[in-house]
Amino acid sequence: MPDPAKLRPMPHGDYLGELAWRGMLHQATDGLAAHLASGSRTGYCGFDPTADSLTVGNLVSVVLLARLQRCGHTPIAVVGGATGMIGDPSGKASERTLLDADRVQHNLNGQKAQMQRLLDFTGSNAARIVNNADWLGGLGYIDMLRDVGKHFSVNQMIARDSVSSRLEGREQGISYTEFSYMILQAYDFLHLHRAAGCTLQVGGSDQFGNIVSGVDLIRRVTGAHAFGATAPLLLKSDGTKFGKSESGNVWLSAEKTSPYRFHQFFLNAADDQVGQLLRWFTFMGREEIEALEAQHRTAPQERAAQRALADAVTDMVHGATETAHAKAAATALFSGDVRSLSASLLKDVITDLPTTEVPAAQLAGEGVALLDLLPTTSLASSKREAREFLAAGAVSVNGEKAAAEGRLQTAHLLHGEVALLKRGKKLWHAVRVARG
RNA sequence: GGGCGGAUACUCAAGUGGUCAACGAGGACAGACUGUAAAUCUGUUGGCUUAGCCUUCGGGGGUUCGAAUCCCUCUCCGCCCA
Repeated sequence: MPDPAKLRPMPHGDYLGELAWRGMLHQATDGLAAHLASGSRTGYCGFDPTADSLTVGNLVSVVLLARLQRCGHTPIAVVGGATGMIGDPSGKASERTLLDADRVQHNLNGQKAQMQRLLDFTGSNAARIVNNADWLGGLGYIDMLRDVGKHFSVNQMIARDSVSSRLEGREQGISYTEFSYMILQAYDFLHLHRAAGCTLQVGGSDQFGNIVSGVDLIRRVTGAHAFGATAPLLLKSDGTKFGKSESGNVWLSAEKTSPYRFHQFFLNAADDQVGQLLRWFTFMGREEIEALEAQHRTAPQERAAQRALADAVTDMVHGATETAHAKAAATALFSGDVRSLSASLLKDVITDLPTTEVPAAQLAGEGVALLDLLPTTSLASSKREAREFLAAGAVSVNGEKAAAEGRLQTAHLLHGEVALLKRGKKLWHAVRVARG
């Protein structure tokens, strides 16, 4: 549940100023600062329903809306139920596969639940989540061409980076469908402007073109001024995309990425990036963040900044209970002796770890060879790989390095129930005795 | 439509009849060091019942004791001529 104290609006706070000091402001259209200062406004951001969960990359957009709300404005999250069936060509090298309606609805529900943790849906500037299929779905093609299409110049459209890059490469082309995407997104903005008085669209810097299209469309159709602002692209220190870990995307859904791994992801933030991540993903104030950075400079090995970051973000996404679990698990797995864990703590730890069940009979007597056991866990994908890890001394049982010919036996079970296997430095897997 | 060149493992890229599961680089994984870091050094990187065996060099067919390497054909890509 969202902590009400955290979400309390700060009436007419300086949104752009807030984004600027946090390094989250890339571009803003002219006049936006004055527009926001002169009243409580409504702004939106779009989300693609490509999966039933958001990722830490999408989290940036949610945070943009959350900050808007805390400055006293009203956020709208637009889930692209209709546009998601088309696919945004921005930043995509090739045509995207289309999603069917059921899939989109399912994904939309999943994302909505996650946004509800970060946005306040009560009060005078309550957040809203809407699906653009609700208005785009019923739109006739002829009506669209007549009312909207005539305001778009194809000359300008093909000059767009997202389009021209696809026109140049002969093999990758762009379909008419994808080409139309920017019109639909611009229409979203127009619709929200008319239906909800929305005057602002925010997003990642790759969306600036689409945002400006909407601003133009609103001006041409209604004569009114609308605005846009974008955040820079978030990259890792090495210049690659942020939000991927070795095991793939980092999701907000506990089923896809356990709270423990989510917490670990932020705990492992690079030294030179942790300050930026604190600014982007937490609601800590400037002094607090600068104090953490100072502390981190003095004693980087303490990783106080990483800890604060991981705790704050995990708390924001998964709640206090899950955060406590993740921290307890991390402490136990990395700085404690797992053999001395209490039964209840052990139970907490393994809820967040991949787990395999093994019949008690297999562990009795001689037990089972690790070489045979590992391929059945998440730690090795084949017996050959297991052999390699064992030979390299990469595997340990309950924190103790295992021999190449090691076996797992009943005696290894902690509290008669679970053994904790580890491959490498931080990949854990629990083996539990199957009951009955 | 005609001519030429190309397609090799996660990526780039060697290899032009046997010593090739295939040089090298990057990436990834592991070990040492460390802060659950970075940098560095070392090792591994098709699969398996691992002193061995099996399946890979765009697809299919052929030559040969033996093919990623030679021939035919198909597909796709690039360049040139119409």
